[in-house]
Amino acid sequence: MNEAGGVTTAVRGDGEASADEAPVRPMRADAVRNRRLILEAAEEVFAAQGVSAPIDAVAERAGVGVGTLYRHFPTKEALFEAIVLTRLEELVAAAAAGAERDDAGEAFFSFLRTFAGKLSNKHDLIDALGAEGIDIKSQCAGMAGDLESGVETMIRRAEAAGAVRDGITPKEVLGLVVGLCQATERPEFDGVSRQRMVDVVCAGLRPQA
Amino acid sequence: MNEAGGVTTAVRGDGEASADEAPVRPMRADAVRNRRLILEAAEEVFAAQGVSAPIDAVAERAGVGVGTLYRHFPTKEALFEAIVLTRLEELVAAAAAGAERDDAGEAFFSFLRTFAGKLSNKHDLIDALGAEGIDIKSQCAGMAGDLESGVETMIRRAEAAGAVRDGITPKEVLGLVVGLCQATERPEFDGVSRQRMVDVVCAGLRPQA
DNA sequence: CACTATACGGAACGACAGTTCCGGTTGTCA
DNA sequence: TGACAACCGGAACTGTCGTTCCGTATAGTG
Repeated sequence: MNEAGGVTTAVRGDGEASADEAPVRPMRADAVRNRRLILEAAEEVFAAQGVSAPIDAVAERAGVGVGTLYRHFPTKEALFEAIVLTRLEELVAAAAAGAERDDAGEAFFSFLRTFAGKLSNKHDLIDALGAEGIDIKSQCAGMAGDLESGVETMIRRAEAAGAVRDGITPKEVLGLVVGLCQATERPEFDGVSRQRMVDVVCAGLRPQA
Repeated sequence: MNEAGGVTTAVRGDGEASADEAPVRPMRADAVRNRRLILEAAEEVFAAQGVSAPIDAVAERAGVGVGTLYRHFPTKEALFEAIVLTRLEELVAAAAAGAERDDAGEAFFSFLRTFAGKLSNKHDLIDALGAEGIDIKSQCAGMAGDLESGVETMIRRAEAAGAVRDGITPKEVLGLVVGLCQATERPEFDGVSRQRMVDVVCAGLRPQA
């Protein structure tokens, strides 16, 4: 329902350790601190409760008022995307790394398990990747594209190595793993069950007799 | 002693098949008609939109007011359960039938495909079976138990026949298929993709080398 | 230390969904 | 046909959630 920029005011000098100096405009110290508190809180709350978590819960956990939260992120969705984007970046990096490895087959399946592991207890990511009917927005779309590219490379190479069944697409693989994780997250399953369910999907992706 | 029934007023003479003859009191003709209209509407609306569909949408589609709807079902959840229960019954029947077949392996996988097919476009069922954290209530719980029993029988027999991997539990199988369908329902997949994704899960359930 | 742009907090607003209530309608039976 | 109980419709109530507004507090500066 809006354009969704991602971040509002001139972000800057966020204490993220990087040395990126943009001489736009300095941010007040308390603002910087609160921004980080909000992001940390959102990370936890969204991970635990998914997109549907009330924004007040995030504000409360961060120890700020909702007004402050909206000063930093124009919309709930913007905040959610900021979190998801970070998570997606990790996955894209993992996919890119896997696409470089020599042992294509092992690289692919190892990535899948990493992927499933990263989704574990991250309801936000699962919600974002599993959003039915609703397209992932803005920057997330690009990230999702990057993720698919990485996976595609791994698939092609693993296929060539005879380690993966023919014809499967990255979208299908990602969809399967996301669906798997939605199932896997249910409280009725213990670690053993989860492991076995991941095994089932991995086994199904191997070349078929 | 008359609360948590699921149905409000003295239902009667509805095609329930059971022999429970309660000479309580007959239902007025228009009430019977409306009740069926509501159920039919709910079936369509919930299938298309899942649990989250507004109750007004059901009332409107049925051509009745919300008041009427609430006269027949004390709560949205009660109506939802009524729909899901019907759907679950079909699945239980299919599972029971499969448990009888001689070709245990084929019976199991054939059931799985039927299962996946029945979940197709039935967001209500997917929501109900995939409800995270929220337990399926009342009669649905019993039905879900019956479903598991049927699946368990099929699994054991298929295992004995060497057609299914060892150690898998009915809960895991059902979880996998529900997760699969959550993925499969996304609009980005066409029939070919869906088929392939079902194949992947089925293949993964076969005995592993 | 005073001053101001910046930032903060949280009450208030509007949208939406589930549920209740009650005046009016209608099927049913004598 | 008349009368009553069952039934209907939908406005109104309640609670939740996202978002806005504005008076107050404070970091940064001269």
